Amino acid sequence: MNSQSEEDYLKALYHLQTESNSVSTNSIANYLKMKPSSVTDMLKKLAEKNYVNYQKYKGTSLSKKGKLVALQIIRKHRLWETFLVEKLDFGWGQVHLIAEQLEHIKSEELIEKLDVFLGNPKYDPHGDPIPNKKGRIEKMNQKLLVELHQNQKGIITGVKRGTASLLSYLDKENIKLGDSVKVLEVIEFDGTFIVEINKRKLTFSEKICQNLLLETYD
Amino acid sequence: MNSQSEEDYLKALYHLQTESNSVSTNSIANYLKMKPSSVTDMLKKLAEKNYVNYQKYKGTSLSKKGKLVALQIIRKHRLWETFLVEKLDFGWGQVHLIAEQLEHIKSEELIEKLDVFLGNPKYDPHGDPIPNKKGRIEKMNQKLLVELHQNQKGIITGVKRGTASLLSYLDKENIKLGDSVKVLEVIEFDGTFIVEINKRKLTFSEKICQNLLLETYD
DNA sequence: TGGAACTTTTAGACTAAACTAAATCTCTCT
DNA sequence: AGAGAGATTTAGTTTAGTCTAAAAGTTCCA
Repeated sequence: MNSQSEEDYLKALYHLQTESNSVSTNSIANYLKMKPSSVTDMLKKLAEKNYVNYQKYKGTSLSKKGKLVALQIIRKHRLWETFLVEKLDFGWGQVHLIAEQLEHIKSEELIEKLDVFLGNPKYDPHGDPIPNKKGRIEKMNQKLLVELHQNQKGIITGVKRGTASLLSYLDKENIKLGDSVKVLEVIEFDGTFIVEINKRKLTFSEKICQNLLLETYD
Repeated sequence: MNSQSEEDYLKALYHLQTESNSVSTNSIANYLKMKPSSVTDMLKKLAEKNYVNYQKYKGTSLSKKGKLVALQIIRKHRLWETFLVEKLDFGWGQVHLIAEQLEHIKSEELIEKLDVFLGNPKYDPHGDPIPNKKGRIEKMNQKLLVELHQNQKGIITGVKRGTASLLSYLDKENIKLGDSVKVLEVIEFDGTFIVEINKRKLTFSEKICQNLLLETYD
């Protein structure tokens, strides 16, 4: 079992590591708002447990094992965020801090049942993909609604960052993540889209279309 | 903000304290599976913060302030337990340990929204009352179904401890906490009850009646 | 009423995870 | 090449919460 702190470091590593190159001690310290010396200590400990490849002065990268743990925490984080937004009606600014706490709750079964309860969502409300139990992230094919053309279909996966009010608008219209959308018509003049969702015909302004994320199947 | 450990001690105090008499250091140690010396240390700290009345060698009791904090943790615990059983379909043995973790999540708003989401339940699935936001516990008038007589009514609040399978039976029959029950008839011969729930007529064996908790209004 | 048995507290030590300050390493630029 | 800047590590300290061992207090009964 890993401590909360260890989990935070692994998650930070995951978010900071682009492709296969390694991450500097300073950048981790900066990301986690800690002193570099504290980071060094923890990296040694994580290296000891084979979660990271750490070489003095040379940077750090996640091992396979560490990456899997990181992905499982991210899975929990995103499932809880989905729960908070979808079921408890939270806005966005708020969910991150709470999910940051919830992601450390220890129980395999809890997270599997939560997943089922939420309908096995593939994306969280920000449109970020939710890794599966084994840490696999499905290759996603996400587009903004504005990028679709007539007769294309997609599934609503989220909205762009910082557009909380769009989410509440959707909520008011009874539109949820996972709903199917078909583009019936695009009005060239003002960029308005006429779409069909749940057998209802709806009109979306250009601005909405620029912020609504869909998963498309080509 | 209180630490997880502080919260555990306050909760223990609440559970151990019968009426107004004080609790011994040893009994707390025993309850929390810790050494008495550790308990003494923490009690001093809690006394410093005015959560408890502590006198060397004389026992400890919760202050008004400490009791309120304890009740708020118990509120969280019971709401989460309700969530786990009602929404995530957990059995009983499992929920306590998970709720023990969830009860320490810090967010007023989370717990209020959870309360709303669950329909402001007054009892958790064990039939224990859920304190309100201000720490008030409604005086309860709980009885077992077997104690009711013809034409009496009640609201299902839970089942007795250790009868998880009854909960799943109720679930299968589509009966939920909060449903109204009216006793239509009691068969003297075998103690069977004929009741009405949700406009449906149902027959409950004596054993069921001995384990089903109701809130009655006389 | 005095001492054995039990309870409780004190004193001192340990661990995890943070910190500060100082030492060491690496990199780059002239 | 080497000197300075910046990154990183080391060494030593701190805090919360636990522990063990020993000292001190309380209770109760012969």
